[in-house]
Amino acid sequence: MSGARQPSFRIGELSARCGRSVHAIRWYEAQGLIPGVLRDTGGRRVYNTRHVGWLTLMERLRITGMSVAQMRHYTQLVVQGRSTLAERRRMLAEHRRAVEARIADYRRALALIDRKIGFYEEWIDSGQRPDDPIAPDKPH
Amino acid sequence: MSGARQPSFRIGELSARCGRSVHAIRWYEAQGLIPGVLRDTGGRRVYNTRHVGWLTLMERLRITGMSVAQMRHYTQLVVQGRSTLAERRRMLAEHRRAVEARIADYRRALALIDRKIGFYEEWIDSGQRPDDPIAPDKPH
DNA sequence: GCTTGACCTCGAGTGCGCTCCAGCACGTTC
DNA sequence: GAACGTGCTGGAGCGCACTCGAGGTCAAGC
Repeated sequence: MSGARQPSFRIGELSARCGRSVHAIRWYEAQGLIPGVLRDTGGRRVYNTRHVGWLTLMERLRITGMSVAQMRHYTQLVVQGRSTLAERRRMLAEHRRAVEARIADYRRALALIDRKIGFYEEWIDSGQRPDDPIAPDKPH
Repeated sequence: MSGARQPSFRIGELSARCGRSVHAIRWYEAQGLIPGVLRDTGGRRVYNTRHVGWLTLMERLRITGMSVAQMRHYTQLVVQGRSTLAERRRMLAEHRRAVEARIADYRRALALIDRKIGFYEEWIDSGQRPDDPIAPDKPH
């Protein structure tokens, strides 16, 4: 390890620091999403600040919709070392594209929702039902 | 109903027109997400173009993360008629805010992912492992 | 040396949103 | 009148990502 001694802590502290439950952290490890977790003499998991950063990355990938299977694959690449650098970059770039595409979908959906909101606004203001903004009310 | 006779069709056609499985459409109806579906003499569901529009709206709400329970609530408001116009507008506006917030989360996550991609790029180009962009590689 | 609290493993349970299947009915075509 | 395509109902099953609980271990403090 490099130079200065890293402060280490156990799972309760990691849980507090990154806002995930201890159950979730252990489950992530069991899924192969947290490599290199050492144990103390009592068999308890020991972490340091690098793990906080790693879990932060995992969380960002998760909330942007990467599946656990893909995250596992990415983690395996990391474990394999430098030979997988290009593949890791490719994976993240690909994921980035997928997220941008989803945002674009959201924007399209919002456009429709906005038209519907405008439709309600006009109806409320005028007291007269306006023309349908593509998606009609009450489909009978 | 209003003026001109609407062309009507059955569930297979609706499925083809809006790209959902017949199973999914029946399930949506059972969940209270498609009000006012009439039957022909043989007991088969009959739809018209208004249903296509309605399902389009439902799909947009779904893909932007509205839960089925919320969609059911919204549908009930629509069925109740004009007295719920303001509440419907409120629901959609609230949902809109939630979607915008999620997009903002995505953008924050993408910022981290971009730093990580840049990190890999630099590492690949220079052959030297650069400083960590917050989330470190290999947490051992 | 006993209590306390944090941690351990293993496995079952949960909520969501479908998806699929069995078994049956209808109605058009040959 | 038999076959075929399309539709019906009710209910079981599924994939995902956790979440929780039972039952036990360990070590620090009193």
